[in-house]
Amino acid sequence: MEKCHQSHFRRQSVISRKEVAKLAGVSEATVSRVLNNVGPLKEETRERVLQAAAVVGYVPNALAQQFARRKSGNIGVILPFVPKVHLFSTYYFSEILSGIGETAKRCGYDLLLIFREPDGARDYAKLFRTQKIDACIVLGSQDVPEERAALAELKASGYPFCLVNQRFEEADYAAVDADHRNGSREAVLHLIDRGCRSIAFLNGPLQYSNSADRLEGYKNALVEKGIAYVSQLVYVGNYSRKSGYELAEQLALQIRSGVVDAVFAANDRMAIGLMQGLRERGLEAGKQYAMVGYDDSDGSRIISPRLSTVAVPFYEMGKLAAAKLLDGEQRADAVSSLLPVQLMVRETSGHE
Amino acid sequence: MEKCHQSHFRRQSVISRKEVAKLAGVSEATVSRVLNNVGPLKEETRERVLQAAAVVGYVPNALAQQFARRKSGNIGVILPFVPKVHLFSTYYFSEILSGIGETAKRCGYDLLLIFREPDGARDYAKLFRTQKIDACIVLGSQDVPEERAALAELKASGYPFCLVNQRFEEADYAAVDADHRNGSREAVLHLIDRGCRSIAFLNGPLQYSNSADRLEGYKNALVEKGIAYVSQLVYVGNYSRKSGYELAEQLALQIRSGVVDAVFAANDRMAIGLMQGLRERGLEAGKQYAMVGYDDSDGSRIISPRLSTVAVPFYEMGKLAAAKLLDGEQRADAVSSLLPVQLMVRETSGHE
DNA sequence: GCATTTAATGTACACGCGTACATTATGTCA
DNA sequence: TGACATAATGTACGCGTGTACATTAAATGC
Repeated sequence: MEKCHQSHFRRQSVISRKEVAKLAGVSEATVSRVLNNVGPLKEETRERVLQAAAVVGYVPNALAQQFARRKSGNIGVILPFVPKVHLFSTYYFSEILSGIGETAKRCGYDLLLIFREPDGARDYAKLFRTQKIDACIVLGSQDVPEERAALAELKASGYPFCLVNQRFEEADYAAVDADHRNGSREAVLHLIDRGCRSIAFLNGPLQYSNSADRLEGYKNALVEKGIAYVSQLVYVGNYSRKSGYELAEQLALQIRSGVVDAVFAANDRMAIGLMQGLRERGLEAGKQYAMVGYDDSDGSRIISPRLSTVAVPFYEMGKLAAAKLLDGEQRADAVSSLLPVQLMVRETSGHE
Repeated sequence: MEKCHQSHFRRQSVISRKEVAKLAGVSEATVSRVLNNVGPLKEETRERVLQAAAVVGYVPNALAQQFARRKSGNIGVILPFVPKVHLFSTYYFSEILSGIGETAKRCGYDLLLIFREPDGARDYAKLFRTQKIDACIVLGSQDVPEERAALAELKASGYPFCLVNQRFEEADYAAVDADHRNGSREAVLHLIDRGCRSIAFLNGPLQYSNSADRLEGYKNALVEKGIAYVSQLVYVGNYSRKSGYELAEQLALQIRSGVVDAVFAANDRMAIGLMQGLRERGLEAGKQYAMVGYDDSDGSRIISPRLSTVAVPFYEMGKLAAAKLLDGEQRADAVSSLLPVQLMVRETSGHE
């Protein structure tokens, strides 16, 4: 992994506020005041300066501004580096990113993309110490020791950050999450309403608070309907399609023997993989068993039969996460937010 | 759309190289030299400085560095702002982004994400004039007047930039593209090999050079095999699933009447939409007609029957685009690159 | 009309780093 | 040992902005 030359971009001869000041016949400070709209200003002066700026084509140097203000104007977005590995729904990230971008732009901030190192080195705090970012949003966070340490350091140093789709129980980090507990509950209630009585649950790894929430919702729904929770009916995949596919053999037996009549999967990818595996064994979702996924991904609408699933407002989550960091003071109620999700009933759990 | 307060992040009292210099008993310049590894240095001094830096916990201020170097160290990535509108494959973007990120990190650059304004205002050059970015990569570019103007300005001002997946014929902009001409040709040749003789082509809008390339490849394949090109067999969607779906009615008639026995679609999304529409009319891909898509998206493997398609090395394209800008001098052969694509034969065009 | 406030602008400097140039230490060769 | 090249370090300043403080112009009150 060779490093490459760093500095082959030419240094342009920019025009600074000095030129503007000279042309407008005022001091540099006045130019600065006009452009930043600060202090009392004579209207005539303002116009003269603005016109002069337009004439010479002045554009403030963002680097100098950042330096002088001791603020980068950047909000860091930390995300997992997973090329070729479709562990996460890419839909998920692009929606969240768009949401963040929307708020950031409104508040005059830029987005600095930071890919998390694969090897667990996550010195998020350094990004703040170097002043590269003023705040940050952490996507795809997991409850693992390195992550906990990194976040604890951020918190301890008072750096503003916000988690999306992950919470840490004992730590009151700012976070934006969707109500997966209720989403899962509703999904399972829906299956029960459809007449299913032994519902398997294909969950993801528990280092995602997401997964734990879903498990809880699953249990709650069962209890609510007086159905016993059976831990043998809970399977764990890794949110990939493959991990769903690989569980097909096992589940096919359960379905055939009548031990299982429905599956609730913690995301669409696993649901789809499982459906494909079961189909290869002659079992069709919506016929021999019912299925509900999670995320309302593109795939859920593409696949046949169309997958019932739970829609998550990713875009809004991104918007809200950024707003938490950028929009004024953080109110108490805004530390942690839970956005509603929506059950989408389609063919895999529809009426027979 | 209310603006929000800008500056509620506290100003930290950082420690600068001054403290390091004092502790190490050297001048600030020497500290700087050690950290930048420039000029002749006594080994003992270097160690003393590094140790002092470690003791006081010194971290260079990136904003000051950028200002002094007149370089932001950022590479801008411009992409379309399309929340909720799945016009582009999100897979496409996340792969390219990962690729860019990989190279950028290797070269010590950060990624500044810039969403293109929906309303056509695209002052890319301003990003350079303000020094926010040192180079940029343009994704999802289209051949429309505002875009041409924006790119021409970049070129005229000598700002380094690179297009991905789009070329402008008369302008020799740096670009990384996949060989869609050949990809399309091979897809169509494959269909012909499978016995198809009247192959419809569902293309995208021609303001993407992509689309034009594919059309050319389509034509070439036909000519090569002595099949007449019939312009009535070319349809135009907008790369969305919906646009494919909506063409189903029309194509169902053509297929039933024997005017069409295969469809080549310019991307998977349209192919999938079309397949779904045709299925609703009793026509199955791989049976009554053959189908080949483009992109090798997740959906192509999810859908049933599995969609034959053309795989595009998005990740590598991102890597290469960044390398063109960051890796040393741009060689002549590197102005425009064409990466190979690969036909993936699956069920929609397999043997009967 | 003068004292006093307030508006408007100018002056001066800090921000933290990179680096050109000056200076001093350390050789090297005759 | 002296002349000289080179290594190692120090000094001084620029980068372009924001802004505290000083200064001057205008407005207000009596």
